[in-house]
Amino acid sequence: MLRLSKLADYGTQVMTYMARDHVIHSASEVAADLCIAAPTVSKILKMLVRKNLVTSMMGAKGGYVLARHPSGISIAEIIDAMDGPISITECSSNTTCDRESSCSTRSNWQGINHIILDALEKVSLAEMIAPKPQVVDVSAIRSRGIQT
Amino acid sequence: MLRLSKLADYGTQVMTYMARDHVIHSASEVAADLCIAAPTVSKILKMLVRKNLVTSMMGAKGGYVLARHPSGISIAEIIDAMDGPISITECSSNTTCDRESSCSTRSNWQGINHIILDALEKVSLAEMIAPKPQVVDVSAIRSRGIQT
DNA sequence: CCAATGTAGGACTATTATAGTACTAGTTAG
DNA sequence: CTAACTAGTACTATAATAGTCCTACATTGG
Repeated sequence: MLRLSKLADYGTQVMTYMARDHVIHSASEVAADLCIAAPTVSKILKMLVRKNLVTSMMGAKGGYVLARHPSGISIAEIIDAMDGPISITECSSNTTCDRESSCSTRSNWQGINHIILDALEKVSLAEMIAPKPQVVDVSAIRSRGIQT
Repeated sequence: MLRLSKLADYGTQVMTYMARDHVIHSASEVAADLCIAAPTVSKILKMLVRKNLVTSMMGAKGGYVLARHPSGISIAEIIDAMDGPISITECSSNTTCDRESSCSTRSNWQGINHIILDALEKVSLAEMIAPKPQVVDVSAIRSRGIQT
């Protein structure tokens, strides 16, 4: 469905939550405020740490903080942290049947994929918190179009 | 993973296959040429018929033909036919927990979703068949950017 | 130094979505 | 009338994903 995984959705929620104030938050605190199961939040935060989007403080009074400023973190990074590299098609070259059919379309898919990735990279966390966002100027893109 | 479903992938393959020549094709013929299981192709074609992307001819010597010119069919339509409406997030309003967290980000998601949908709508089947595609001018979009 | 609190990391399970299959009915050409 | 094909629906199996649990480790505070 060209849909984001739930984990990625949660991930952005967690990140936007943390972007609001640069205070340290425990996993359970985030879970309670966001109404997501605590272990799940914990898991998500661990994944985010691994990708250096969030820094962790161990021990009592420990918790998580955003590793960078919200303006320096893109949605694409978050999704990537949760779901791995963003790619619409598999194109895993297990083409047992290398007829002319599929391969000619692959490059087009890649182009489309690129656009999407580009859009995701341009949106930062900081823009995500903004209540009424200027964030995406769709019409500008639309007017230019894709076909030549 | 923000990935296209396999069915949608097959769907575009089938459509591009049919876009090559405006001849009538039986489901089994398409299946054989594309190396996709015959019943699956059959299923896909039926879905495409339902969305008026393909016309079917019943009876002996029957088969399927593209309903419109390839230039008038967008990738978005095909994906929509296979997977239903394209939407990144669920946002299905089952927000048992309507904290300030999630809802402020929804509008941004919708913006992003719009860009993706737009990109998909701009690519036609005709462009998909073109061997070395001019199809997407990514750089043009990139130079304009998304943030204000 | 010890206990409490919280993260790190992995393995595991259950649920859901999806792909793919099979079968029956209906339609048209010859 | 019969053969060849699509229409439609219901079913099954597989894989991806969400979510849980458990053990080990680090830090703060008494």
